[in-house]
Amino acid sequence: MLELAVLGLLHEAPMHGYELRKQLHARLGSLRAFSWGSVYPTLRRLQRAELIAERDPESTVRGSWGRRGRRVYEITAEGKDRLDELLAETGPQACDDESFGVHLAFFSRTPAEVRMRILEGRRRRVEERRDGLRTTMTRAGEQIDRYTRELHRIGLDTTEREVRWLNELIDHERSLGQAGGAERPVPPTADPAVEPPD
Amino acid sequence: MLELAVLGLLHEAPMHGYELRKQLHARLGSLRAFSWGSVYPTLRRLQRAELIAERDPESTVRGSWGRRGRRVYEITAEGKDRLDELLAETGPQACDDESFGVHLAFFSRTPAEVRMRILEGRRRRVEERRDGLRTTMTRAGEQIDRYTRELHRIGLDTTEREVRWLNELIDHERSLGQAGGAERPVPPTADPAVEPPD
DNA sequence: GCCTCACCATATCGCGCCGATACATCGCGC
DNA sequence: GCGCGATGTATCGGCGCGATATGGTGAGGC
Repeated sequence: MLELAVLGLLHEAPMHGYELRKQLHARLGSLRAFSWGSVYPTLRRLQRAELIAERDPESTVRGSWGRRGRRVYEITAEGKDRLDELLAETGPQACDDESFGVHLAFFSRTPAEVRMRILEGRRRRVEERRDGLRTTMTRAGEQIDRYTRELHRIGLDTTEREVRWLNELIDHERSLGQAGGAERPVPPTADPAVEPPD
Repeated sequence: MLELAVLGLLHEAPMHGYELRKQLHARLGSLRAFSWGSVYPTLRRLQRAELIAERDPESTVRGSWGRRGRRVYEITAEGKDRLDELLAETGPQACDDESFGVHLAFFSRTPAEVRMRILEGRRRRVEERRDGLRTTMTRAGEQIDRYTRELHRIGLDTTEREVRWLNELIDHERSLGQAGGAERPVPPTADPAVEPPD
């Protein structure tokens, strides 16, 4: 997951670890708050795999800043390939709670058909959970602990809401597919400066 | 986390691993779906720590059932102490997404003041997230990706709902504290037969 | 009678991620 | 000139996940 997130962010601009995590928080809105213990090892892992590379330290630091390390990373060609690969994932691993948010956060770089499949996969997943919750609530509805029932109640409510939300997103996707040439990445309401192509 | 869950369930009745996980699912409603790769190692860990003990296998199996192992565990005296300790946790570790559900699922065994503090801690946590979401949405509201904004929108909605829900629970707790003698564990609506003993 | 399939039941392994922790350095107030 | 908080990088132990292996059991198809 962090692999996708890091690659996605570095594809937009080179960064050092600290900045990267801040951007991550801004994107994911603390729905998914990666910790230091995750990002730095991931950075090293990706670097060893040569999906990202450390920029020449001499060109980056300096100024009045003697700082310590401040290692700035940028994505490599292989990294971009890998990113495309990860973005194209539509399997169950793209639909679970943790991953889905990250995928969505990079949807503007995701091909339209893939977006559709991820959205539908997610919906299916959430519907399953919803149905499971419904049956357990009606079946044993009267026999269980009040707090457990409350837990199920809010869980059911949340899943129902998420299904509706997903339906809206899917409808919107579909209307785009029909109206436009199925080629545009989606109107981002306004995004003048998200992607300076370097 | 699993430690609390396992100890809590075994406190109600002795069980083997498979049954234990099923009960876990029934309680947590797949909000928190522990896998085999978690429960068996946890069982071994707890056994080594002598918080749970394996029942004499000869007394448990048999019948017409030659079955395989079917190792049945039960909680020990130390395990009960540990359970009380875990139940009494009110720190931040009781408030994060994963833990909170588990704590709530065992609320009927939790002392009233502790329940209150966990509920309030959770509310505080969720409020922080909500406020963070609000500021990022209003501040940079127009500059970000449509999908990211959708992500933030539903996140905000969910957190607002959860705060309201928590307020209801807290009010209910408070009314119990005033009305009753602050001593009753909470009316469980009905729970006569949760445990058919094999 | 035999095969397959789903369910019951236990167990292991690698790995991603977290939380705690430890460092150094910069800029700020006092 | 001194502590303090923010910036910045890094490691370590450990929990839980997903994949995977291994079998016993009963039901249903052919």
